[in-house]
Amino acid sequence: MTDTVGAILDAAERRIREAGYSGFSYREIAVDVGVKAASVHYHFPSKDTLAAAVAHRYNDRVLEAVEAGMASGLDAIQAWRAVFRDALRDGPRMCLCGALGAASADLPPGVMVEVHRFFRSGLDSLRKAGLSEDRATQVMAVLEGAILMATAQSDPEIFDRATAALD
Amino acid sequence: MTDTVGAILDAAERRIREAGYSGFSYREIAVDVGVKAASVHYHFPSKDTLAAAVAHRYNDRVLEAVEAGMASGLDAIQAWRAVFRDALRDGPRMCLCGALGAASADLPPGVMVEVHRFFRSGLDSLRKAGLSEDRATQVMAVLEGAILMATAQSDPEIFDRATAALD
DNA sequence: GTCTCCTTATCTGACGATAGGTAGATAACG
DNA sequence: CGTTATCTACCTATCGTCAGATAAGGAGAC
Repeated sequence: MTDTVGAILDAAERRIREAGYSGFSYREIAVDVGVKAASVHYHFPSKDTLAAAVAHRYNDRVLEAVEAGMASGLDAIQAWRAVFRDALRDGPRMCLCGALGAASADLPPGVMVEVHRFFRSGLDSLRKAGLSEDRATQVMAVLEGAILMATAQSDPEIFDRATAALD
Repeated sequence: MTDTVGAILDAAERRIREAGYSGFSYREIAVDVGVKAASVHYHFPSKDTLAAAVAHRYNDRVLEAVEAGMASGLDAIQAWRAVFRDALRDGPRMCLCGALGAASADLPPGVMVEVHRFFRSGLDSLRKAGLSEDRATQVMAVLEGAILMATAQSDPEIFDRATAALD
């Protein structure tokens, strides 16, 4: 993976988490990275392939971070909570798949696939840790809603209050 | 309020709940309503005034519905849950202010004000019913996350599972 | 060594489509 | 006559996308 490719993915991820799928453009990404828009198209031919690549990398990274948390002693709920909380460290930004899924009507199919994969594997991870399906769904909903409210109001403490009872 | 104005607000609300602020356009609204885009501009001069009007009406209507639910015997949590659940009756669509807040970086200030008002008055409503601040925030987060997940996966039962433990 | 050939990564410059928004005319109505 | 509501026609900006040029560098052939 070239430097440029990684920088494009980073910039796109940040923009999507702040403004959703239709809230970012090739030209913005190009400015962020310091190349021209055509160069972004060279690496990612279309907007949906770029967004799908961003979501794919995001899904893998989140799952890895959760497993790392559990390997270091946290239970599954604490590990998921920590990963979501860390995402708020560098500014008020949504969960990527939450930001995409909230505007699902204008998502291309290839992006939707990755969004579904995120939620499916998230619930699987919690169920594998012993939670019931209802409880796993509730935990994931609290986390998504908490990061949404914290983002919308630019106040990370809202996340802490919403998830305090998860411990 | 003219028929046209109401129809514009209805169409805009539906589109925003499906695709967010940057996922709807004057031309789409005009087609939905059956007028020309310039006529929509006559009633709502700019996109942010239209979106702010939609959000304002939404906020008032949701609060009214919650109070009606409480007047007919539901406790505050049950009333809020019922209002969110009803919003999923006619298709997989987000909470309007959830859809707007999830992409808050490209929201004009006037729209952001209404989003903030929604969450503030929602938490107030729950706190006035006796919930602690933490608990009120948690309940609202579950509801927002539940409707987000149900929308993203086009499955209203996800909402039911996520909120089953609220009863 | 160096001369060709292909690939990689970037650029310039444009395409058609669509965005939000405006000006000015028209028709209906009190 | 003035107000209200709608229209047609247009503006400028930006969108995603593409074609074609350019420069750098490695791979083989001589």
